[in-house]
Amino acid sequence: MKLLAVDGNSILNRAFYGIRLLSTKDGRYTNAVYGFLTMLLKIQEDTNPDAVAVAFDLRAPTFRHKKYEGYKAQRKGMPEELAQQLPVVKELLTLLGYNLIECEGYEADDILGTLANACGDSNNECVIATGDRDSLQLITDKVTVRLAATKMGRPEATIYDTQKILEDYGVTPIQLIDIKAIQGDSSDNIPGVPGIGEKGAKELIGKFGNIDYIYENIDTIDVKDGIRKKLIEGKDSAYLSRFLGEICKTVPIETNIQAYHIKPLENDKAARMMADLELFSLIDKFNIDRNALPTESEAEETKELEVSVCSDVNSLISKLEKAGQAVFLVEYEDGQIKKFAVYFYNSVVLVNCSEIELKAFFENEKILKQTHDFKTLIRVLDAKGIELKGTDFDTLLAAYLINPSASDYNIQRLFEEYAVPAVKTNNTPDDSQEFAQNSARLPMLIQKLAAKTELNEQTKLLKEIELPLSGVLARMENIGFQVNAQGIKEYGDKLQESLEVIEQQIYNEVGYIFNINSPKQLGMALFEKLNLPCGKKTKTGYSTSAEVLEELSDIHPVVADILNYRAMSKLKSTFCDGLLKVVAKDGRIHSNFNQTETRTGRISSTEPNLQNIPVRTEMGKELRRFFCAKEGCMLIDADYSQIELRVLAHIANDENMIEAFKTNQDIHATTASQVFNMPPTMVTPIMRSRAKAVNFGIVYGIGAFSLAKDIGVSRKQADSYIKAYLANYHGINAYMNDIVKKAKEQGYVETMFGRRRNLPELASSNFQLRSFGERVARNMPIQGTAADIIKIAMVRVEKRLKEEGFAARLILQVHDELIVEAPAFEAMKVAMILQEEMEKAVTMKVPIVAEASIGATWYDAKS
DNA sequence: TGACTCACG
DNA sequence: ACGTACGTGAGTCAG
Repeated sequence: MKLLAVDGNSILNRAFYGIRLLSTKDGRYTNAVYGFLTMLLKIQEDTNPDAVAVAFDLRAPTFRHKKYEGYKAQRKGMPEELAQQLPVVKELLTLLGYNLIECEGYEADDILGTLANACGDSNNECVIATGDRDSLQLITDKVTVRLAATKMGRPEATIYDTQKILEDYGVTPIQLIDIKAIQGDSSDNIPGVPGIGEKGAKELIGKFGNIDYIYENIDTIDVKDGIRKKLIEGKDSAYLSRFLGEICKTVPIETNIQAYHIKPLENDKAARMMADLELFSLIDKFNIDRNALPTESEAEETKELEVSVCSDVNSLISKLEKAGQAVFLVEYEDGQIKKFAVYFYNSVVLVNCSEIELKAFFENEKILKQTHDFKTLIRVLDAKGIELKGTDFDTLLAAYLINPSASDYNIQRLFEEYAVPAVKTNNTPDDSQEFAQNSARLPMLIQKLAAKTELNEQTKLLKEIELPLSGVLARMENIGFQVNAQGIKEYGDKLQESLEVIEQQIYNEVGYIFNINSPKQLGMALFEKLNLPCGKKTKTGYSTSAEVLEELSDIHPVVADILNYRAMSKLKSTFCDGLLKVVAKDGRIHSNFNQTETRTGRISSTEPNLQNIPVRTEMGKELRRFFCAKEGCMLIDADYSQIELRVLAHIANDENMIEAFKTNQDIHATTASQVFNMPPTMVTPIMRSRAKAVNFGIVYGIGAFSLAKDIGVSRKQADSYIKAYLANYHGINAYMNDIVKKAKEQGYVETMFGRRRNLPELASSNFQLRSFGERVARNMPIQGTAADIIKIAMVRVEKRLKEEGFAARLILQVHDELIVEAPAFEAMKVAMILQEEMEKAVTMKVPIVAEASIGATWYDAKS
């Protein structure tokens, strides 16, 4: 016999926070209900239990049983949106035939503990499903824990047994209680032994087994004296913590597993309740007969879908070619296509072929292809020398253009967001059911997204910029950027040496040893031990940011050392160590360029981020010497000059600024002469740099306070600069007012090319939030248009290089900068092409200027 | 996991 | 009177 024991509160919690708020038409929240039941079903499918018990907390008004006053008292109550779903879940579970267990004064994990214990005694198996690691202590040979988590909005579970605990924690499950007794747990208000944390606790229990042994032999055990002292002082606390942390196994409940067999479901009631909650997909998932439902909801009934399997590519291709179109979905594993399904005439064809067999399909440009996420597919195909042709629609990119603020564009979420009804599949292989269903739902998602894209007038943006760009990015990722790993290693070692010296010096100057990387400990050292004046405070304590420290560098010599330490430690850990970790076997770094991440339309770079490699300090810039062209090649680096200000001049149609760019003036100097009202020849470097800060501020949506802080003048001064600026650039002044007004009217802002960002913040009654919305309204069209422009340039550069037969390849984009790797003999021509395509990417009221230079390393190629 | 800090445009 | 500039990603600490 196998019992599934579910921690109802914990799973409900996971479901609630893992799934975005859903509600019925009349506003009742259902996301936790939906999530809970789908998770439960999944768990049942995976574990196939004979009986199921679902436990819930039931806290008595007064603690009769549990432990000491104040225990868990600080734990926050659940939010209203979740609380109202709790009774609904309980009711539905009952209708579905599940056994609920609640016991006054006990929490769900105590009930689980009791059940698990009972299973062990009666030689039955028990699977615990929970999201709470506390239950791991219950694991035995008979008891496993299925720990639920939500990743990317989709449920994911880890199975823990004795072996897994040993691997993860290095102890037996029962010893977890003793680890916690020492470590404590702030969320449960368990104190532990003060001063000993996770690492120390694990080590102690791993070495000595339990706290009883430790305290019986406290004088003789082999530990550092500091630890021994902490242990002695924390003895009472440790034992109290162990008592608090140990799950109770004697809750007065039925312990005969037979009692928890699932009862027959109350079909009609369950059907009506789920229909009332508008959770129609659950009706089918739980095999509930819909006959009880009123006829109008029959429209919601899901249609059954034909699924077939095919391994004859040629016949498939000829069918698709006749159709002129293919809607398909791909799943990958280790950089290979694992599953491939095409939707065809109201049926799904699971195609059983390798990439190479499918080559003829992918390279057939007469078949217009529609899918979710071309970039990943292009990467896989490109690696095998296959060129994807006929790309027509990408739901990932379309969904991003419609709303770039979403946190993810997972296809399941899109189905929900765009109300694509679920489908049922017949005789589908088990492991492909969801995949087949997704493929079947894709056409309707495409249709809805295409209609919305058209309505938003974003079709050109999608098909002429984003879609071609996804190919460019895929190839950039595959090509990568060659690095001199040995060089980075040696540079890192040098940093390490200096770091150790300076570290000692800091300890000497402060007078004791502490962790310089800990802002908290550093704050103590500077502001309490050395009594330096603390400038700013953060929520959690003193601020130790560079900004604050720079103020103090004259007062105490240690401050300069700390700033130095910080700079070097950043270089060492983020850049040297970080980059070395991701150098591929081919000696190159293959960053990931995310096309659907930013709210302004920029691309982002991760694993590693190649868009924030140091350049502002000489020491940091050295790193760029290790980014190099491969043997026989050169790097060509081209960047736009003042692209955002040029875009601003154009969008705002500001005569003054347009004139300045047309006559190729130094824009910051010109601004200075206007703001300070004096001839250009009288502008000093300080005035120019202040004007430069004003120009930046304008682009960001400006505030006098921040400007003052940035350039170190009084707020009044800063305010007068802004006033003078706007008085001179009246086009910009008008734009800044108009765009906010327009944004409030239409609820969004957009770029020159129709990229849009919704701004619900503008309707907020919260001043802070609304002000933020206003700044974003001013900034996004500028930053976003600049992003559009370089994207256009990227597509054109790649196309041109290919058409003209160059071996040169784009390898990196850094917002206003493109880097190409090319055989040395191509370098001059490529530099010309880069500059030309970047400058010609768009025609505006001001010239767009780009400058290219050539070098063997990134350092050298940067003009 | 969130807060802090800091690298870039 | 509010709180104090736009957009990112990564490493580290600590609860």
